[in-house]
Amino acid sequence: MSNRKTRRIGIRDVARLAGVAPTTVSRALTLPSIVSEETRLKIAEAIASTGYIPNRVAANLSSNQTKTIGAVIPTLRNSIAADFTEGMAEVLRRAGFQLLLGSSEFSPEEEEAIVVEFIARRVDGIYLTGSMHTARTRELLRSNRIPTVEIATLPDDPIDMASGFSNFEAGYRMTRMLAEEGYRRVALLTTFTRDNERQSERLAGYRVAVAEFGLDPDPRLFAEVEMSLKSGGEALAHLLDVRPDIDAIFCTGDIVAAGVLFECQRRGIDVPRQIAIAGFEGLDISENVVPPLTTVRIPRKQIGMKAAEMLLDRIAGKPPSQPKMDLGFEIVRRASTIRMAGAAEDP
Amino acid sequence: MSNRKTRRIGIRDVARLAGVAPTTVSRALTLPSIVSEETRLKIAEAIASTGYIPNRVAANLSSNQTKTIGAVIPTLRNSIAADFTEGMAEVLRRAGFQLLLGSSEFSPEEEEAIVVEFIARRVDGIYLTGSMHTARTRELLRSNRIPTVEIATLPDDPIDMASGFSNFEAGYRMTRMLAEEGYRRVALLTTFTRDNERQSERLAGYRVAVAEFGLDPDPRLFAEVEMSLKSGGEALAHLLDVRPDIDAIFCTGDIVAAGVLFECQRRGIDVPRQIAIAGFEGLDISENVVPPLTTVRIPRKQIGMKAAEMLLDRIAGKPPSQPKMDLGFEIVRRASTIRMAGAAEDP
DNA sequence: TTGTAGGCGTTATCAC
DNA sequence: GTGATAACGCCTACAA
Repeated sequence: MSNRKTRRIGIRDVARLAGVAPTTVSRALTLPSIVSEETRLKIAEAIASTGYIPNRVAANLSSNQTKTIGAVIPTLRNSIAADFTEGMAEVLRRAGFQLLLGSSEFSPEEEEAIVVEFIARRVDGIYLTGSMHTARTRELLRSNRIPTVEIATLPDDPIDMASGFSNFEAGYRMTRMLAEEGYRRVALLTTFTRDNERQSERLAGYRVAVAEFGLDPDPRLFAEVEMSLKSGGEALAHLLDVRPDIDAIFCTGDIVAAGVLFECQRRGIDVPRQIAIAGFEGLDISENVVPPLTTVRIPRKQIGMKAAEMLLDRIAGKPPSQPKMDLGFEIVRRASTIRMAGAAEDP
Repeated sequence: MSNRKTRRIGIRDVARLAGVAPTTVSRALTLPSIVSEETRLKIAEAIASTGYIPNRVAANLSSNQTKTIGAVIPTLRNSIAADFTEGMAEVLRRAGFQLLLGSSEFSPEEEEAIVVEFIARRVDGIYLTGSMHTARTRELLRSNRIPTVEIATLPDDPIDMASGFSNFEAGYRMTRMLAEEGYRRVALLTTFTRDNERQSERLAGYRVAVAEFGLDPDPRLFAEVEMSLKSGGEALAHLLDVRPDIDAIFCTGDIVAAGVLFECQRRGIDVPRQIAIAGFEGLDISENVVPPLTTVRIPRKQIGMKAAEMLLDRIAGKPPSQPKMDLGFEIVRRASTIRMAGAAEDP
């Protein structure tokens, strides 16, 4: 069996050296309190002198748990997934869990393949971004009773649990705020909405507000772009071609919003005087650019931490107090959308 | 012996259903070519009808390999680690490997703890950021003969392999370029250099160039800051307090450089006329801000991909052609450091 | 508090 | 091309 070259030190070697049974060594490692001071010491010594590192693969097989969470994220590039994951990893690490990471590149089929692989590796829990999954992914997770948390979203029918906020509400509220501020021709830039309910719900919220507050409903005011600075700039150029009279742009991603702002700087367009800009996510960049950008701040790290806690609780057998945790969001008004007092006096 | 509730479908169940031995099922799954068409079909059917998902934990134990790479990165926040990891993950996934992720928060001790955990989980290879590790980390990796790659750096004495570029050279070359452009009082902003040889080597390169080209050696021109937009702005404020006459700032991170630029915009300081700014990394932001930032472009994704390839080769038993892969870097000159033609004519 | 026995689900080995 | 058998290294149950 196996490519054994020089056999590694195993638990029985340590046991022999310490003059105890393997079981005792195992116990000294997992529940030190139930082992006598004396034997604990002998074992510690034996471990130190051999440099023994337990084989978790064997432990996992035997105990039927891996202390591992599998996380599927869309991408690490220009992505707030990094922040969610950071919060997640922090809580997990404290609990002695490890993180297995897979990126789906926004494809539910890729996601499914990763989930299958995670199940094969018997992860104790799974973390998915969003609520767009294949039917088989849902089926697999449910029938295998794998603790699962969906993040950045609050699905009507979660697979198991969710940690997020209402993307619809956030899209609606930001648009309403812009309407109340007096903007009438509010363009919307989302990233691709296909297979991405976070984006499409923000769009839905925008549309409801547009109708409700009598904003310009011209479909040319809406476009889908990549999540990048560059595509924000290009989108602005295009918008100005078809509707040079827009007075505000709402981007459902701060990176795109910043790209729009930079293009305005390049063209000498005054923000917010000529065009107001609003972003989404509450990234550092939104508050550091000039002028700072109005945005929707979402508690990214907390969402990740909460997701981890829910997973850990469920793994420990405690049902979550709420299967859907709404961590909320906050509209942050900054200079990029504030109507100047003197604006009306302009010629 | 496991919390068995309803026993999962196992390889023996599939075997029984297909009327073959477990061994044959295993073979059909790993080396289909050596199984007859006919039995392969029967097995496929049995798998489909049972929804069997192999238990990789058991497979790992038996075969003594996990098809897993453990990656230790400093942080996911404002970090190019995300780009390295992205390239890494792409290659790994194609080869059927999974990624176990741990963040050290820039602490070698944390890194060591994560490495121990990775070894316990019997990862097939390990990926470390940088070359600052504890003695025990090096010892552990070497004595256990674990394929290891250090990234973003080219250590004199790599643990095993490395994929990166010369940080010293890059720091030197950028400073030289600024000197040649005519700047004389060139400030340097690094992030914390303790336990971070990437940063300290860039600093060393800067110092050599400062001496060589007779730039102002005032130590007040150097500061260490956090990798954030905000701290870039704050650092500029401080620099202007102590040395209002600086004519260029070299930041060993584009995020910090952008933070400096935004602060200049806030203060009405003309870039590059009054102060030139150079960054490092070649992030998107460097080419999208106004004016675009001169920077050191490093092939982030390629470094990650190369690291994965080296690891995979070594795991397959092929020694690498070169243990240290230098992927190079490129000085990208942009408007933020270009001396205006008319500058000398100013009053 | 400690030890014994058996099994976790797969793959490697060696026959057939 | 296929099957029987023995590991892989640990943990759980139960006994002492």
